[in-house]
Amino acid sequence: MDNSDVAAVLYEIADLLELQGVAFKPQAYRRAARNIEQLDRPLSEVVAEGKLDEVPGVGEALSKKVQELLSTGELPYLDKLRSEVPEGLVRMLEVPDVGPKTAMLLHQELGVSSVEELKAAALAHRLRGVKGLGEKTEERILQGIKVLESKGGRMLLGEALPMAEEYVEYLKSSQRVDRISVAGSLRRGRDTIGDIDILVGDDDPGAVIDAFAAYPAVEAVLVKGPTKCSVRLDGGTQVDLRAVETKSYGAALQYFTGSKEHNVALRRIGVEMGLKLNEYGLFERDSGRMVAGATEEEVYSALGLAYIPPEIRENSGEVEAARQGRVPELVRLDQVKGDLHVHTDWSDGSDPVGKVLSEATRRGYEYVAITDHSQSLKIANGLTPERLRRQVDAVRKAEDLAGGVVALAGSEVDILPDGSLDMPSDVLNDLDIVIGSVHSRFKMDRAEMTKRVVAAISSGRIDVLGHPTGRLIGQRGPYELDLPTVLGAAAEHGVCVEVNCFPDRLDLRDADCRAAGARGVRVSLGTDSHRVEHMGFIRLGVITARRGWLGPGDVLNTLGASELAKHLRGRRR
DNA sequence: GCCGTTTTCGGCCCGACTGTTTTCAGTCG
Repeated sequence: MDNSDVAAVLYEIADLLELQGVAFKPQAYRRAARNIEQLDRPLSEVVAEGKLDEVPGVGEALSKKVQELLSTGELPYLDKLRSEVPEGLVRMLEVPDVGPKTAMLLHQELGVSSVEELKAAALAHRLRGVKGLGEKTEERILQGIKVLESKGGRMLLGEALPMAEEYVEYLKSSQRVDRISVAGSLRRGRDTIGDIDILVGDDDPGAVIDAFAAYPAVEAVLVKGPTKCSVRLDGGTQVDLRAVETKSYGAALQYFTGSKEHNVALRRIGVEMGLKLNEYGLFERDSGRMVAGATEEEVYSALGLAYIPPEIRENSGEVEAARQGRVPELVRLDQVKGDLHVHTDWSDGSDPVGKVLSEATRRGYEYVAITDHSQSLKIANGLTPERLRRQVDAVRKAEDLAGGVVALAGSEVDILPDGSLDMPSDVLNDLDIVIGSVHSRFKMDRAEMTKRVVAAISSGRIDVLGHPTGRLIGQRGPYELDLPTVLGAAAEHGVCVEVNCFPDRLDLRDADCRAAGARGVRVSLGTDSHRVEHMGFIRLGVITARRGWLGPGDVLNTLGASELAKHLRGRRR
């Protein structure tokens, strides 16, 4: 039972308590769950050191429950709650406009206890007979269930980001507007996004709100008032717009960027200082005088905090850091000097080497690594040793023609099930960079898989461990791997771990980046491009690294071409 | 259930919008 399993149990308890109408406890359970989720080491380790109650939000009662859960894998308290609340009711909370009160009411009045039964009841017009509910609520709930069924789940950061930027561009070009920004989890750069939030700062926002609702891709307007509008786009994505006066823009941007937990922490600080923080500004509680609000910087400063970049606003230590002026410098896109993982038409990519080099030049890169697959990945037309030798020559020639950009001849070599590499050592030694990746036998048990990966790291033949956990967001979880052990080996052998920038990978993920940074393991940003358009994914990797608190010094490809060459050559001896 | 530079008890962030109401509860972010 790992940290996320424990957190899942606590989240479920929170939902069940909420359905029962219990006040405050749900928040307490969720807070503890979140903090456990974000720990950078296994809970069992924390327990062994007797430091469980040092986790914020975990007190006496929760500490006992968590320990019981860890040692027995069971929790009678959860079983008791489950027996009191029908299973499907928790799922019903996912339906828009159905909260704990409504779910319980429907259960008691109509005997509804699942989303399916709720849908049937709504179709039979039985909801409108319940006291407090009417025709419109019934219709909204039905619509909500349909959206839930069709869309199911969250959107990738890499999908949501361009969608939101296009919306913002449309608003900017169709209406005069003082300030506008994406907010919410999208601005924080989470790897998946529930819905898109846009904030407008303008003293007369009526026209912008009308334009927002009139966006061509809008399928339905869900809510529309003088300061707020929500729409659903074709395809089911919900987009929320909020408008505030320009003088409140900074406070509102802070507020709507979140996270919720980060905001609560900030308000607590405000309360201690006799201040009130809301989306309109920071105010003296007694006099009501506005202290800050036009910019985010101003708000943080007035709370006695250093500015906190959006990506790390998760209430996982950043507020304390800001209080002590220890907010880390985070890596920026403009510091990345090249892409270290690109495929070409030699294996399963679709563009030739020359086109990749042109794109690298266009992006202002100093270098780009050509890293095609090795032969065991037959489905991807992986390269045999002979073909790889020929490709190296081709890459050198293309570099001569490219006029300036350095082409690193490399390989994404398979780490075979026994931990050996899918390419002879003498061939690897002639390359400029080697990424080792697992592409087969994902279902090994934890000990085996860890041994396999550590063997590759310890071989001295790879520079980078590619997409280290193998997850595909929304499709496949990470393979069983003892990441702390792997990071330990990487630190020992000077091997970098990749942040694969492909939208459905983002692997390492944010929290693992932080763990890597804490152990002094450098990360390597690679887009895993299979066509040159994919090279734009690099920014997703930068965002992920930032969410992992990584600075320029933690990222291999902030090195200039000559420093990088020196680093890599040093490993070749 | 947690937590403490007003508190070891009594708080727990705050506001917009909607629907079904005759003044507000529920949901959402």
